Amino acid sequence: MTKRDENAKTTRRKLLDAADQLIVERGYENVFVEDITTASGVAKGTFYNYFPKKEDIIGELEREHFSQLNAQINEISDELTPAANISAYLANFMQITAAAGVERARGWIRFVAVPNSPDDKWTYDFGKVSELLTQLIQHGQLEKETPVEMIAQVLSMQLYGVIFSWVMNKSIDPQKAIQNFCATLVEPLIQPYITAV
Amino acid sequence: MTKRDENAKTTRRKLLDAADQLIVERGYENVFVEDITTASGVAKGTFYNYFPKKEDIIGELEREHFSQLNAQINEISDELTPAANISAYLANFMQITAAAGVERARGWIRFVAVPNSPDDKWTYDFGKVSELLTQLIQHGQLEKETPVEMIAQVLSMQLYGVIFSWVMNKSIDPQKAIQNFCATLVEPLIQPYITAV
Amino acid sequence: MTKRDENAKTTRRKLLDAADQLIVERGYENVFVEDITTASGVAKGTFYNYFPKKEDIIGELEREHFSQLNAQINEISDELTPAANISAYLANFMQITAAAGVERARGWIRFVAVPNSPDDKWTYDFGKVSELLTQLIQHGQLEKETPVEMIAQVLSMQLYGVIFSWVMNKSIDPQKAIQNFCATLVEPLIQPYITAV
Amino acid sequence: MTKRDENAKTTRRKLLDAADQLIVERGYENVFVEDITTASGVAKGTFYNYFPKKEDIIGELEREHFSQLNAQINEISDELTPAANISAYLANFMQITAAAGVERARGWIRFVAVPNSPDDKWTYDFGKVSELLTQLIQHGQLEKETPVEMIAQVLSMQLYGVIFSWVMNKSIDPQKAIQNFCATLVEPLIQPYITAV
DNA sequence: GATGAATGAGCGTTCATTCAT
DNA sequence: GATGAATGAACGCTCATTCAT
Repeated sequence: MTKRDENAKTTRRKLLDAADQLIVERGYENVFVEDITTASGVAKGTFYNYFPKKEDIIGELEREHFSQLNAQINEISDELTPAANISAYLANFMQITAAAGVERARGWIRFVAVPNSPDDKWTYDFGKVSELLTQLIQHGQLEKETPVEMIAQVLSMQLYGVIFSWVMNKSIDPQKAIQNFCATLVEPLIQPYITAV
Repeated sequence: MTKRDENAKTTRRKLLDAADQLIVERGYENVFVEDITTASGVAKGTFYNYFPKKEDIIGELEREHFSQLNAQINEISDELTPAANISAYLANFMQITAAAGVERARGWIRFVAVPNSPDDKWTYDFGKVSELLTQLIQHGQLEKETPVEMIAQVLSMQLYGVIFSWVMNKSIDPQKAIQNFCATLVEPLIQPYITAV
Repeated sequence: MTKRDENAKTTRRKLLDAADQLIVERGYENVFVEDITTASGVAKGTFYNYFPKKEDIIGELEREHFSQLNAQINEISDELTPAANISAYLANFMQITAAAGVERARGWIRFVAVPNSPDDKWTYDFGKVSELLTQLIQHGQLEKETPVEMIAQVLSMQLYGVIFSWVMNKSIDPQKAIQNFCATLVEPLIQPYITAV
Repeated sequence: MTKRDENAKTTRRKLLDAADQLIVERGYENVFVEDITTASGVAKGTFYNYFPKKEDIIGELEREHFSQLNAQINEISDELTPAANISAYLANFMQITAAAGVERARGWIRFVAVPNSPDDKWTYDFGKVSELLTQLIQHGQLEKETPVEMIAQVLSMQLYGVIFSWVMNKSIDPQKAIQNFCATLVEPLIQPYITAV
């Protein structure tokens, strides 16, 4: 990589980091392009060399953040019960989300809750949970007849419900909330489909 | 009520209705004060005779809308099981929400997901569900030791999760989703606290 | 007219006058909305109460200017020869144009020479000349078989050619140029169609 | 010519051709330096190795284009009448102009109709016509007393008037218009100065 | 000479809010 | 109370030009 490319990459990173930071602090609509460039130490116009529209940086930021969730491998452990595997996944998901901070969550929500939202995060997260369940079936922990879609929907909705509630009311602890859900309802939810040993 | 008061009330109503309509059509940020007054057939300045700030009309609209939910009396039926009572409440809540349309739901979400959201809808809805559970206890359907808060939280979060998922993905049917949840998880959730008959 | 209407009219006039003045001085693209409002002593936003887009004021200015030409009644004099009548019209047209100044002419040209020019000044001016010729026919000065369109075209084109040449080369005197044309070519142009006395 | 010189020449040509093409398509103000370089397959900065200012490429383009008109040798034919010689010149001029297309003509006009237009096309074209007339005098077709300047002015203005009218109203056929002028007015214009044979 | 990232002055436009009528 | 003209802070975005690589 040439020096030039490095510089460009650095500039891009600076913009992304500054935007991320500012959005967490103030919320997307209260961060202006000039704020971002000033914080990045570059000229206003430079922003547009990397992001054609202001909102494009949000998309990228979102993508970056989700990439952490993407990286979360569905490590199925045969040592654990299926309920424990699912709970581990949900807890991990929420741990990453909580670590990002409530402002970022708020940003996601507002970003997603626009007409014609550019990305379908729902589809993505729902797909990941479905995949987890499918793997549990492959591992022989759940029956083949398991209604994957129905269960994945309930789980995904609870995840979103927790996050959304947290955004509305900061005093909620999203990790505790999901633990609570796991402790009481994951087992009953999949109970009928657990393979007999 | 004098003629003047009546006129004023009418104007206020017209503004509210127009705003409601427009927001459903275009989403809150794409509706401007002038749009509302034009649609209402009044002058721009008139708006400010009724609502000091633009966002105030949103608050009022939200309040009006929720008043329908407010009106929903927790009619506990002793004929029904506690799970059926809860399910009836959730189904009713979602029925009213679905009837309002996905755009209105989107509006609420975006309205709520701002820093320092003016109203704590979460607290309100959570309180209503808690109240329902309390009544079930009073009716002797649930044990006095029932962890009201924990259960109310799970239920509320699921409600919000369904709504949020619906906003993200219109093809989801929120009423079916909540029915699904009711059918599988309400019973297990309260099972330990159902009073022996 | 209420005081309010008067004020509004005054504001509109101020904007138009300031724009007109500035455009003559600097040319359209070098005049910015803020220049116009500053010169008018009003706020920047006020401009947009009257002209949705910056370019709209140009259209209006153009229209105002042309209205002078519009007002020019084709006063046919039976005392004059048809050639003299035509020459009088052309001279009058050019006199008004010259009085407006070369910068304004330049502005018209640039305004008109855009893709999809909003107004068809050509059609208008050509129509006026055609009308003049038609009246000469009605007054019995020209034969009924006079090829009105052809002659009107030649005359209109010469008018435009003079103006355009003037814009390109300020040292040209448009009035002399049109007089020159009149003196040499109007007579031959219509000669074949002059009614025998 | 070294390889390097050749490459440079090629690059220059590519820039000129791309600019020419784009300007015809969109009009000068809607073509940006980056469009030109992209279309040429070179880097943005390369443009400035060849043209210090954006407008310089226009000047060059115009010059190139006019060079076709320049090349048009005033081939006086002794076999033709002076009116026919002049008409041939005008028709040829307009043929070349029409072939270039109305968008290019529009571009010239807008380019020329700026304050301090860089080139004096008028002077040039006027000079060419004057030269033609002078040659007719030298060939003995016109009297020595012929008012060259006056006639050249009328002819040039008609040429420009036709072009400008065409730009304003695409449905005009510039070649027919000039033919029309030639058929009716060239003869009368020079009649007094034709040498007796 | 070629490259393309960086620059930043500049401009049009928006829209909630005010206030004289 | 109704009106709607006036306000002006804000902001997104453009694009010719520069210059380090």
